[in-house]
This record gives sequence, structure tokens and C-alpha cells, in this order.
Amino acid sequence: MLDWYDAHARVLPWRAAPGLPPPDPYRVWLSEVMLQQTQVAAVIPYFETFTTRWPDFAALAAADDADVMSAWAGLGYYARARNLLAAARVVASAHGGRLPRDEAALRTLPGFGAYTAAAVAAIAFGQRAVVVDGNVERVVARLFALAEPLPGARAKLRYLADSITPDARPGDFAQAMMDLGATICTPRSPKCLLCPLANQCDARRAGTPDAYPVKAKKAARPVRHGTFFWLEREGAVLLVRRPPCGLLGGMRALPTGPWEAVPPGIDGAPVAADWTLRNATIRHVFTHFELHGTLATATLGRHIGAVEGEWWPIERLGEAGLPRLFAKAVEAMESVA
DNA sequence: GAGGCGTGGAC
DNA sequence: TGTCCAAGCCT
Repeated sequence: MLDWYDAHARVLPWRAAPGLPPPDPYRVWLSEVMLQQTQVAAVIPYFETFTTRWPDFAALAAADDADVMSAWAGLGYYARARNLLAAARVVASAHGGRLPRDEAALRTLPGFGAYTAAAVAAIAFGQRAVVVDGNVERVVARLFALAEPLPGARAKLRYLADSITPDARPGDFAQAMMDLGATICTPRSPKCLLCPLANQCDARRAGTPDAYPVKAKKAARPVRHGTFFWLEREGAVLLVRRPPCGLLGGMRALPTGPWEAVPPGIDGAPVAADWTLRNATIRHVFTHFELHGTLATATLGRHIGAVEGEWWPIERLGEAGLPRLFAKAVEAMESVA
């Protein structure tokens, strides 16, 4: 694997060349968090933005929450951004501005699960750690033709990954396994002819590499319906800040009512007004449900009383840091208007 | 353990 | 215009 990595490692902004000293732990950590459930191509522009604007722990720890959340907008899984900031502040205040080198100590920081703690310990600090992500699970499941389905097989896969992890160059080994999974040992149509492990692979020998890993069936995704409220006043639209936890937590948003099995109409409108339901549908797929949204619009005069939220200039909505769902609603509004 | 938690790309 | 799923974490 290490020979293969030396010849075929992907060149990535957060990565040192194979065999060279490891890169800045801050950059390793930031990239690992951004890469959670997110593909490399989506991460690269965000990584460049973040490292330019906040080049180290001290800078990130001192950042405004709203700026970080806006910079993360569009990348998804916003709890990552909240945990990123929380971890940077712990590192700055309790660890002298440096990440702990020890996997167990890393594991206690916000947003550090089993994978990220192991990956940072191995890649940034050269410690032997068993790094198991979705790529490694797939490679190992095929290598050993493990018939037990995920997620139950996690512990066994981890044991098997441990059994092939070397003491030397653990960071390069981990990245080699992940590169192999991302480019050769892919979920569908793996390129076994190019694989350095082909001769040792049980699934390859059986002729059915894409049958692994075996997975349990997923539940169907329900559809929910909701209304986006577009409240306009003097060239501005009302935006709100979503509650700090839960779906799209902490993000700027258009006001919405409840999301239910049937269209809720103007229930949950931010103010009593002469709402018009528009003939425009916003479709957005989340991990565990699909949302079909409708627009409701209203315009206020200048003498309205206090309204919860901020009046955001319509021409500058692109700078509001809206999650994709609400950006879609804005696009739908532009097509209706 | 199982479910909540985004988004976009591949086919 | 459907399915799968990607360098997971948290409760």
C-alpha cells in the first residue's frame, strides 16, 4: 500500500507529499472535518476560503460565529461548523493553541469522533491509529469478503483494519487506503486491474467485488410539505436565525412554518399579513426526508412594528450565507416575481 | 443501536 | 427525477 501511495497519491491542498514531514495539524484537522460525508471536490474551495481567512487556531477561535456559519453555508451538516468553532476555542484556551497529539485526548474535543481522532493522530502526528472511514470499510470488507452486513459488522471491520495497519508511516497508510477506496476500490465497478491488493483480495477472487460491503436496507424517505415566507419591505426581505441545534441549526434562513405530511398553508407565518400563496415548488432532499416547499409572499409598509429577524437587502441576498434549501427558495422567488 | 443531520455527483 | 452514497458525529 505504501509503495502504491508513493506512486499514486492524490495531490490535495491539505496534504504533504508522501514521505515528507506532515502538514500543519490545523490544516489536517480542518480538512478532516470538511471531508466528513463530503467529497473532495466539494471541500477544496471551502478549504481554501477557510485557510485564507482563518489560517490557524487563534484566528478561528477569535472569529465571529455568524461569519464562520456563513462561510460554511452550502457545505452541509452545519453541526460540523459549530463544533469546529467550539473545538478551536478549546484548543486556544486550554491547550495553548495546539492540538493534543494523543488520540484519546483528541477524542474529547467537539466534533472528534473515532475516525477524526484517529486520522489526525496518524496523519498530523505520525501515531499509529486505526483509521476507519467508509473507504476503509469497503476496502477491508472486500479484502476479506466479509459477509456480515453493515452497520453490525463495524467492530469486525475495525478489527480487520487494525490487523493490516503497519507501525511505520501510519498517516500515509491511512491516506493510501482512503485514496484506494476513492479512486480504485469504488462502490460500483471497482477497477481491480489497477489495484495493488488484487492478488490478496478475497472478493476479487470470488469474482464479486461490488457485492461488498453488504449493507442493511435503508428506510424509505418520507415527503414533508412546508411554506417559505417571503416578507418584503422597502427593498429588503425578512431573514431569521434558526435555533442553534437541529436541522440547519444556527443558520440564517427565510421564515418557515411547520413541515408536515400535508401542505400547511400560511400556518406559522412570522406576522399577520395579507399573504399570497405562490404557484412555485421548492424541492430539496435531506438525509432522512424530502421537502416540498411553497412560497407565500407579502409586502409591508414602512410603519410596521418590531418584527423578529433582520431586514436583508434583496440585491445582497447572495451574501447572506443561506443554506442551499433557502437559496433555492430565493431562486424560486426570482422566477415568480 | 438507530436515527437525526446537507448537499451534490454518478449512473 | 430514482437510487446510492461521500474522509462521520452526536444523542
